Amino acid sequence: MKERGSSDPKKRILAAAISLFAQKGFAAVGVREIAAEAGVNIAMISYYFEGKVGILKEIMEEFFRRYFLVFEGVDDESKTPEACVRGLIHNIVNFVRENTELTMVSYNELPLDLPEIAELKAEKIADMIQRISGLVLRMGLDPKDAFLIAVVGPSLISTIFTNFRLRPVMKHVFPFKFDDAYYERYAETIATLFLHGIKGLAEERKGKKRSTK
Amino acid sequence: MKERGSSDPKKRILAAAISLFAQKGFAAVGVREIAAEAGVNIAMISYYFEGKVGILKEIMEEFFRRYFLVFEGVDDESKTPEACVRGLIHNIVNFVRENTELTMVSYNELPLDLPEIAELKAEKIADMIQRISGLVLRMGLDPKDAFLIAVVGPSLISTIFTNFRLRPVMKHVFPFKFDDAYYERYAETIATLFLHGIKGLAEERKGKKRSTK
DNA sequence: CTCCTTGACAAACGTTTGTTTAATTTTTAT
DNA sequence: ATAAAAATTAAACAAACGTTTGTCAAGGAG
Repeated sequence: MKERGSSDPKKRILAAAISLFAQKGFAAVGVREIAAEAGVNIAMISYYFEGKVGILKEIMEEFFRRYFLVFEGVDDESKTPEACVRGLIHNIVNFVRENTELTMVSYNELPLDLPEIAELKAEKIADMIQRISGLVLRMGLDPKDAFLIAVVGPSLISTIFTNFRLRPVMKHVFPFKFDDAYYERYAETIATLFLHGIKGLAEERKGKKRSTK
Repeated sequence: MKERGSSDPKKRILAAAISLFAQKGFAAVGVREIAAEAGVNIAMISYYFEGKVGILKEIMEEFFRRYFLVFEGVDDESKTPEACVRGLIHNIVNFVRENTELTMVSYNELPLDLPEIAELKAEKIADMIQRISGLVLRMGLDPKDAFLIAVVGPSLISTIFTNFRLRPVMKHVFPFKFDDAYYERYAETIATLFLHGIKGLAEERKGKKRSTK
């Protein structure tokens, strides 16, 4: 059908699957549809990926591989923690912007309990939390306080991801132009939102500690 | 199979479908599975709902019907806007807690572009934004500033909903007991997070306005 | 040349999909 | 009591599902 760019059939299947899964969801897409979109014979899917879920598995692995790079060296101690958080948020927004479909597939199918990927997910997420614990400490929160980490972290991530996830719906509600300026302002806005929010939580924590002494 | 509580077959189908859709997603659940779970003949689904998507449609309508009640009288001018926001957040958390599966189905299938429900969603969301615009104004933001509304609102909602949505994954990462105390602390925490965040955005806005004068 | 692996294909596999049909029971109204 | 309406059933429908089969062409190694 579309005959996606690369001549490597495996890459073409992957690209087609990412696009279709992002649009309709994993379960709603058939292997025939993927094969047609990739301009490839159906049998090639089982040949290269050992079945349909094999594609999803590779997609999620690729997602985490790229996603982890965003957190690389994010806790730069030569900068203020506020600047680090702002930089991190910009990086995440840009990452999702440049890998929208890949991110949407991975994020949408996260809750899906395919035993073949269930283990992968928890491991990767735990890993990710570890990476930002240093920055969390410098922001005035206790990195040992799993509760706050479990609230603020997913809140930030879900905020950004959902902004892309609900794009089709939001386009009918808000008349924005989603250009460079939009994403710049968007990143700045949620950075302000969360920086002030985290500061508020840190202050509350200090207040509690003092009062229990 | 399970023969859900009610004797009304339509209600039993609805209950079974909500449970199954919440677990596996709309596309991954077959009508036979729903019928079996509801203890009902397959043909009853087309008879009562005119097909599988008819069930989803009724589910989403029921969700919005209940969800709107949460925003009823939320902008109580006898209370401070901060107290209103805190109350609203508590109400939303409690609502999702008491309607978890219904909410998860509606939220998960939101991006899905079934033309039969596409119109419904945008309308309902626009309606919802209208309802909180008064409160937004009292919090120091400009309700005409669609951008901030479009950022803060969905951020708060996605934060809460995602907390429930990723529960299966998070259970493998964080060892919490999700009891009354957890939800109480959770609501208080994100209330603090967003109240300070919104205050930060409001201050920034004031600063900008002053500087452009 | 022969041998063997790899890549690609059409075709068919047995299941399962959502929906419909026609017959039958149950309920309601007259 | 009888007729009409509503509820429920088993069975069948074509279509689509994910996977596998057997075959054939191409290419490198010995």
